[in-house]
This record gives sequence, structure tokens and C-alpha cells, in this order.
Amino acid sequence: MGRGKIEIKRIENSTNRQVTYSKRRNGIFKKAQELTVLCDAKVSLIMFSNTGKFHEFISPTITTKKMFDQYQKALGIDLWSTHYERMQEHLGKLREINNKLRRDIRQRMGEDLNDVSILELRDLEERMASALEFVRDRKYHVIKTQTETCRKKVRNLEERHGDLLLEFEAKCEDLQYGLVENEGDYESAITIANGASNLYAFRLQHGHPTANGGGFGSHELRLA
Amino acid sequence: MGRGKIEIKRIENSTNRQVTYSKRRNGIFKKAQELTVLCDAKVSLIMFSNTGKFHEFISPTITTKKMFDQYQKALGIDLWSTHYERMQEHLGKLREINNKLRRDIRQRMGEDLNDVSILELRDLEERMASALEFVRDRKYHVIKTQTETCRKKVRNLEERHGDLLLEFEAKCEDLQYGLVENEGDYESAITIANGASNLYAFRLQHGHPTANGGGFGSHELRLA
DNA sequence: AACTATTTATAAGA
DNA sequence: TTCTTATAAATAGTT
Repeated sequence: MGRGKIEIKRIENSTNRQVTYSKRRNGIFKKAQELTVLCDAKVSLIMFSNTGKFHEFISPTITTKKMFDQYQKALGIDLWSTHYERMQEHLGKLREINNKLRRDIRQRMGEDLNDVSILELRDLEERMASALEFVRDRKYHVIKTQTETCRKKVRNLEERHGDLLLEFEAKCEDLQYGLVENEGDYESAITIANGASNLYAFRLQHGHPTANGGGFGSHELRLA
Repeated sequence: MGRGKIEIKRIENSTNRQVTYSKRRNGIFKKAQELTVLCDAKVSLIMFSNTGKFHEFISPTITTKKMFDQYQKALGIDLWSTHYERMQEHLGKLREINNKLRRDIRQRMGEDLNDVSILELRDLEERMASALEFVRDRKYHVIKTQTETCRKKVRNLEERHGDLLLEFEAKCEDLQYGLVENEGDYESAITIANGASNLYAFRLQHGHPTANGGGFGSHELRLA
């Protein structure tokens, strides 16, 4: 229907093809529209050009989703069944693994042992005992690490405290020197004689709640 | 395009409507086919007549399923999203549970303990130790049961064997009575004196590989 | 995108 | 449903 008759085969000229696609697309959409109205039909028309451009016509009385549903119903098929099936399979597998894991855990908790053979029981016992050792080792390791960290903190604090005390005493002496030659300060004498670090220990032993230099909460000093 | 021009509105005459539907349907299918070939396009055309009759055209280069998939991709929507979402959610939950279970098991196997606090470690150790006791108890119980079952079998066998021996000896005596008054059969005398059950023990102690009555494989007599 | 000669589709009738 | 055919509609090639 045109100036000349054409053979129905792929139009090789790209521009020509595109133009024809556009014209005929409009034509077919119009036909679909007319069919919808004239015959009270439901039409879904989806097209992709060879360049991937998308166009669709859908009868105003229906939605594409409903059309798809009716289509599948009409054919008695489910286009997504394979997709679903794969998902269902996956779900099934996960459930299975899950159950095995649960069983394993239950057995490791000492439950559900009725159906376990003596050999499996022995094996389980051995594995659990060895795992228990791991946990114990880890616990001891953590305790040891925490204790050491704590000792280091204490040592560090002692040193800082000692330094501060020395500094303080020195300043006091400097200040008091002009006023009193030697007052016979017992603590100062001890401090100078024994070195700073011991004073801290001395004070702690005697329960003096001395300021500890600030910045270290007492809870950080506790052994866990 | 016909003998007369028609207005594009619903054809009220049912027969007429049906005929027109049929004719125009063929027309539109032909157009779709031509478009497919001429322009190398992909066309999906699905129709339901007002009586519910279903017809479809699909370009031979594609499937309806693929067409739907492309359609959804083109629109950036997923017509089945709610269904999928629910499945995906379920999958996600299962995966999560799975991972937790795995972690639990790994910890119970003594692995992955680096991020576990000392308190949790203590708790874990305690639970594992108590579970280990359960497993041990169960093992001992199974052993005990098996042993008892075994003993019962042995006892039963002894009795049956003794009975058989008694019977056998009695028959021998009956047969031999006419020929020899008393042959002084040592074993027979012992058997009669001590009762049947002891004979079996006697023989076992002396390493005689006697027939054990048949039907009981020797492996069933072993203590596990 | 518009024009138009020609082909194609189809309404009405059989 | 199918065939026929007069006529409306679509469109190929052109501008």
C-alpha cells in the first residue's frame, strides 16, 4: 500500500527501516486502539525496535500486569515458575542446612543424643573436649592479657605519680628554703631516701586515697 | 476501509462484532508479522476478545517470557516484586539465622573466639563443659545398656547351650545304655553335677571353640 | 513531517 | 467461517 509494492523482508537501509518502523508502529497502534473500541477487546501490544526502543499499547480497560496474569492463566503456565523453583530450591537447601546446623548445635549442647551411635558419641565427646580446651586457652589468654595490660597501667601510673611527687617536693623545698632551713619533714625524707616509686606503694599500703594524677578512672585499674 | 466508512465505537451487534474482531485480528497479526520482518523488531501482541477468547502473536526471534522481562526492565519495574520480595526476605532471614548458627558452632568448636569478651568466654566454657557432661553421661549410658544387652545375650546363650548339652548327653546315655553300663564319661559327670550353665563357662575358660548354638554371629557377642 | 500514487485492509453482502 | 468486492485506510517513495 504505497507508491510501490514491497517485499516483506528486512529493510536493509537503516534510515528507511527506522522510518517504516515509525509509520507502521503508529498504524498498528491505531488498529489496536480501534479493535479495543469496536470489538470491546483487551489488547496488549509491546514492541522493541531493532535499536532497542520500547513502545507499548494497552487497552484502557486493563493493566499490563492483569494482561500478563490472564495470559498465564489462559495458557495454564507460569512464566516465572523456573525462577520461583530456583528460589524455592534455594530456600529448601538453606532450610536443610539450617536444620543440620541446629542438630549439630543441639548435640553440642548435650541434647538429642538418643539416636547417636556410640562411635559418634565418642567422636563428639572428643571434639567437644578439645574445643573446650580451646575456649579455656582463649579465656586464660584473655585474662593474662588483661592482667598484663593492667599491670602496665599501674606501673605507668606509679611512675608518673612518683615523678609528680618528686617535682612537688622539690618545689616545696625551694619555696620553704627561704623560710625554714629544715623542718624535718618525715615523708619528704622517706621519699628522697627511697626514690619516688616506693612512696606510692607505701601510701597505698596505708590506705591513703591519694590523687592518682587524674584521667584514669578507678574501674580501669580493676582486674577483670 | 470497506464498502462504507464506520465510526470507531463499540459494535452493538454481537455477531457483527465477532466477525469484525476476527477480521481485524487477522489484519493486526499480519501487520505485526510484517513489522517484525521489515524492521527487525520484536513484537508481543496479546488479545482477549470480549467473550474471553485468547490470541497472541509473538515475534519468532523472542519468547513471551523474555518480552515480559524486557518490558519490566524497560519500565524499571517488577510486576512480581511483592511476591519476590517476600521470598527474598525469607531467604535473607534464613541466611542470617544460618550465619548465626554457624558462628555459634564455630565458637563451640573453639574457633572465632577473638571477638568474644571474657564474660562470654566464661559462659561459653561453662555451657560447653556442662554439655560435655551430658554427652559423657549419654555415652556411659549407651555403653552400660549395650553391655547389659550383651550380658543378657550371653546368659541366654549359656542357658540354651546348657539345655542342648543336657539333652544331648541324655540322648547319648539312652543310646549307649544298651551297649555299655557306665563308661565313666568325665564331662558328662561334671555336667550333671554342676548343672548345665557352668559347663559352658568351663569350656570357654579352657578355650574350647565350641559351636554356640548357631544364629548368633560372634561379633554380636563382643563388648563394644 | 507532508504529499500522493498505490497497495492493502476490510465492511457489507453473499 | 470464508469469499467477494467496493471502498476506506495505510503507507512507500518522494519532496
